[in-house]
Amino acid sequence: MKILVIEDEKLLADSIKSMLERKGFQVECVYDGESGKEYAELGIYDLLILDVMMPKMDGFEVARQVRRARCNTPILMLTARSDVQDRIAGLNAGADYYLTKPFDSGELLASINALLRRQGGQVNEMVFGNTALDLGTGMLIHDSQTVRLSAKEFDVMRLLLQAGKRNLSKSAILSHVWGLESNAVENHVEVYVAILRKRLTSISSDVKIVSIRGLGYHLEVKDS
Amino acid sequence: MKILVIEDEKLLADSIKSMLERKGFQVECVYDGESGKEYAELGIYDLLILDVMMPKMDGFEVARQVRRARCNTPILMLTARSDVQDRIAGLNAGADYYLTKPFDSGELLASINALLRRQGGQVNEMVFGNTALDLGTGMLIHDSQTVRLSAKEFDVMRLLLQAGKRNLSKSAILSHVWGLESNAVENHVEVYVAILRKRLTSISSDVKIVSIRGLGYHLEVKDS
DNA sequence: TTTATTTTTCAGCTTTCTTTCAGGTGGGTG
DNA sequence: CACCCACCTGAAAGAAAGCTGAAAAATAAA
Repeated sequence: MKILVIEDEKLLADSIKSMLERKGFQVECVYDGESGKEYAELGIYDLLILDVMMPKMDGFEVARQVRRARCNTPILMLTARSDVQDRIAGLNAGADYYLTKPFDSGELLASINALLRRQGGQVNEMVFGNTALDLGTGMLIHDSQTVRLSAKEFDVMRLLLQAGKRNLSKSAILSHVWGLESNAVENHVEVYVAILRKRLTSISSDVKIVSIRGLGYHLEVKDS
Repeated sequence: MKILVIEDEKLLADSIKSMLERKGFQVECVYDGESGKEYAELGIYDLLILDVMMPKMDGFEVARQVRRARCNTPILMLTARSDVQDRIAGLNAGADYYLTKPFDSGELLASINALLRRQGGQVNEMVFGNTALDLGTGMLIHDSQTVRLSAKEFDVMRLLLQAGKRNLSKSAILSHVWGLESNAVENHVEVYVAILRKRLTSISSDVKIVSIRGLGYHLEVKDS
């Protein structure tokens, strides 16, 4: 999740950056409107945080130009003035949210989440080791390497991730994935575990599915 | 454009209603949280305006329940208290925007426009990749190449554009385009997706409709 | 009414996923 | 050491899901 901060007060920009980075966002800062617009129009960001008062080009103008360039990235505007006209102007210029300085960092975070949620940005994923399972798309992810899982593969993987280091018996997997009254046999689980192991290797994940004879499966991180 | 106002102060509710109606919106009011939730979950509104302090069920709870019911209608929250914790709670409960009473009617309008704009509401064009859908004429546009879409084609395309990179299940498309109690089947969606793919190719668009078995469809930009 | 356009239906086809099966591997116990 | 049993795995058959072209039905336009 990439965020661009356009703010001429370096101190504030950097504190926003470090706050957001602690929350797991990737953040870049630029310190004037003109270069802000250039960066924003690349269209690679999921959110713009935009100060109103800036040298060269103010926030309203940046927003207008970014929108005119058909860039739909959500914009959160920051202003020192708490003037209503100001807020209206910002929203009409293309902003999606408005915060008045000084703002509470919790509120900034909540607004960001609200904006990203609406974008469909809210990623819902389960993580183990260096690997994640995206619950929206059914993709297994390690850095830039990804594989798409089929429905059954996904179900089994999700159960394993849910259990994590805790042991999961084959019959538990069977009843959760195939249902109680199916005629599925334990070999089904074995087959899917084998497939998932290949998938994990194919994205060079450090997660391995360990089996314990007679007990079941659990996840571990490979020590290398 | 239909808006639902959930607000127990009848006087305020009605003044909002008449103000918005003057601007061309269709507005309905309900005066307590519980029935507000019922109405909202119908999913037929383009925006909810939601008061926090209400009898029976407060605004936070309404928002939470509406979201839990998988209803994505944008929510604009109103509160008398200007407490930061309050705003954060609102946003986390699922609200998209927050206004403190008393608010300026111009600001209300600007926020509504900002929210609807993002929904694809009052803009006349939706864009993805190098391609746009003109909501006024129903034309699919790539530079100078255009095709006119039929009504159903248009509806499906608009939904896909709204979701963008997000996945959209066949049943979701079915219920939005054909309605819940139609006897339409999933093959209808498949047929229209096929038609739209041809349309996209015919104007040499770089947008492709990707299907994920068992999940649904989403848009991607062809990498070439 | 006639004609054109849009929407629905349907059947066959392709692709992908799931299940089945047979043979292989290897740890643990007697 | 030999045997059993649990587990692994590759390949192939079977079953779904999705695609598509064409025709029928419905709707709108002339």
